[in-house]
Amino acid sequence: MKGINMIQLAKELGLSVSTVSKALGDSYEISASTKKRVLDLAKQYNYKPNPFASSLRKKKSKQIAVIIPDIVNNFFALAVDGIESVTMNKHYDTFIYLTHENLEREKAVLEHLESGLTSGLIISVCTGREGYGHFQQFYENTKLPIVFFDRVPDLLQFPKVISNNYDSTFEATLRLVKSGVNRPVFLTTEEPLYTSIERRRGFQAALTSQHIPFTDDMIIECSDDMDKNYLIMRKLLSGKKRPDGIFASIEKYAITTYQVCKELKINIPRDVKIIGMTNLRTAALLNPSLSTLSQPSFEMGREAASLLIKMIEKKSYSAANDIIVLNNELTIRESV
Amino acid sequence: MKGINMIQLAKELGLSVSTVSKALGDSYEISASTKKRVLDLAKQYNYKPNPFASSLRKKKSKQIAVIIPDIVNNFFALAVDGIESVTMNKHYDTFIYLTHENLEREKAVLEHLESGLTSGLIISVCTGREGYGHFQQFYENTKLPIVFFDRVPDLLQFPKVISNNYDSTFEATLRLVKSGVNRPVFLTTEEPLYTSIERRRGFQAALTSQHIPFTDDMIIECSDDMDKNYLIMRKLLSGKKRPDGIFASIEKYAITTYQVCKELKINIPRDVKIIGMTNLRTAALLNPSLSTLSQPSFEMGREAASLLIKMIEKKSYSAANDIIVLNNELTIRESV
DNA sequence: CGGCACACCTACAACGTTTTCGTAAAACCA
DNA sequence: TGGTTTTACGAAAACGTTGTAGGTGTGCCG
Repeated sequence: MKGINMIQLAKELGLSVSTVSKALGDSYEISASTKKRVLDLAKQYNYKPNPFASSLRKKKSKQIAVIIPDIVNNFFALAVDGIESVTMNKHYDTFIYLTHENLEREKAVLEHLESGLTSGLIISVCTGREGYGHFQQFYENTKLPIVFFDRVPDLLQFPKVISNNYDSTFEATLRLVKSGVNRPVFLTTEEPLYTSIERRRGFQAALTSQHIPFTDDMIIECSDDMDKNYLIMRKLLSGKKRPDGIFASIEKYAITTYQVCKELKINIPRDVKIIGMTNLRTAALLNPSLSTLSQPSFEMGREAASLLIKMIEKKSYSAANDIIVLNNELTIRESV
Repeated sequence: MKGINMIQLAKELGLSVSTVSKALGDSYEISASTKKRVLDLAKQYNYKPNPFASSLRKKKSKQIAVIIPDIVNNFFALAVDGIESVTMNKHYDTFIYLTHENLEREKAVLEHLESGLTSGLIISVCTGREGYGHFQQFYENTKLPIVFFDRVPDLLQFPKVISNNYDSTFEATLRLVKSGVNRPVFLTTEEPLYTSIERRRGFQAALTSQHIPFTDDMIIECSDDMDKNYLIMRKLLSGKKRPDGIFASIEKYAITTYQVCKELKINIPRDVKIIGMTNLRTAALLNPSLSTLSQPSFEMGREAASLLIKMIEKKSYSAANDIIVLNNELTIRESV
């Protein structure tokens, strides 16, 4: 932190500090000629206003926080890409925090942000059985705008950006059944997320619509630990009552499934048909190519960020009950 | 930004603001009993120090910036993961900026950060013909510590974290040749990056060591635009003097290659053998499984962040000439 | 010519910390 | 006991902005 400040600029220009401040802020109180003088000198000295002084005085910052479970996941990476595309445009700075599905970490980040470091939050929650009290607590304490996306809590007071999980999972499941699947399973997270519950409902409804009886053992709870998942999948696919269709509601579950099938020499799609919820660019190149239900990740990030900034900038704008729903895209490839 | 501040705490405790500040800072000037009183009340009121006031006064912040070309790329996503793992640990906040291989954007970010918003930068440069004057300029103006990783400029004054590009590319190319390749090509970026040049040197040296004459047309310059790349690859693989070996020095080039081979019904590895530099988790599941030269991305991120924080915190610590080199890993699969 | 609006600019007090310097009382020492 | 050191605290000045309240001079109008 070197550089020149307003005081020095003012001195050199023979003006007061407030005049310089207003000139830089393009205030109507300042004459065009003075503005030009100020701007010119500021440029000449490569003057940059101190963001800390500014935020302190104005009691707000142009900074937002993004809290997500994982960045090594095409969905979240694309979402961050979308978020950054709008924050960049609106001249906001973007903090990133990764929770790695660790509730304690999520709470710690929230606690940290109670300092008022940022003017708003974009969150995709991590799995965890404890409910969402910490979000409400945070909001109580700070009144800062929050937008949830994809993995959203079932709290009415916050706006959300999601995709049509129910409908698209219904459609995907239907497709599995119509292609001959009788004993499908649904791979989901250990802890119930609102998102996964919607998908699960879609799965279940599709079965019912096709008169396939739904049983609880069709729901397979996977973990965040790839090794554990491996064992779970291996057990599932080694069993005698092996499923003949799999809907993987999380990107990495689909990958593990492929690995296990390859090892156990289970033929896809003959022995088992698979659809994965993923945004992997390599889905079409897998062996066999993976049918996907992909989310409009980039757009979801973009929508979330746009909404958040709207909330930050228009005090009046109450987006409390806003729920933006975007459409997933089903792409059937060789795996079905 | 609501919450309580030091002044109110001090008032309630019947102490001065400075005493409270020192107590919270665990200063030796304050008695144990007073410290306890202060800490207790601070906790009770959920007091959080205002980071802007603090940064303003101290003239430094616990914030760093990460500037990378792309986040939808397993390498960079993993690197960010590694970076975040250490910034989290050291209680730093991490800004993220994506340049999308756009030099203007890179310059704009740097210019923006001249405000002193962050205490240090971690950068992987974007391609561009203009050289690295903007980094030097930034450093001149701010004197802020910068660590480059992976895509590093050839500027001596900055520390870098890279992987053994020369050696590992040498090894990979050797492997291609030993498995029967006679006319290999090397897919690289349009603009010469230090990193790609190293890889290219390794490629060339390996050929020479095997008495295969190197010709300029073995170097294929790809773009950041996937559509353009597609055309380039299509042309390359449709030609009569089609290469029988490909080393893709960027993740997405390998993917495009697979797509084109699939379309042109070119058999991998019979017609053409491929090794890609990538950290894709799905490499083993591609059809056929892709041989990879993968970088220790997470570790590179971790090393870069550790080094940066060391530079920030120890004023004396001059890491100017530090170059940390980590090892890439060659994994041969069906594509060779 | 008095009154008033208006354009333009300045002084100064915030914003919430940290840090330097000062000092009263307690503790120590010869 | 008188002096010095140590301990524990406080007053006040930063840090660099922004916004409010005020002030001055000019032009305009009746």
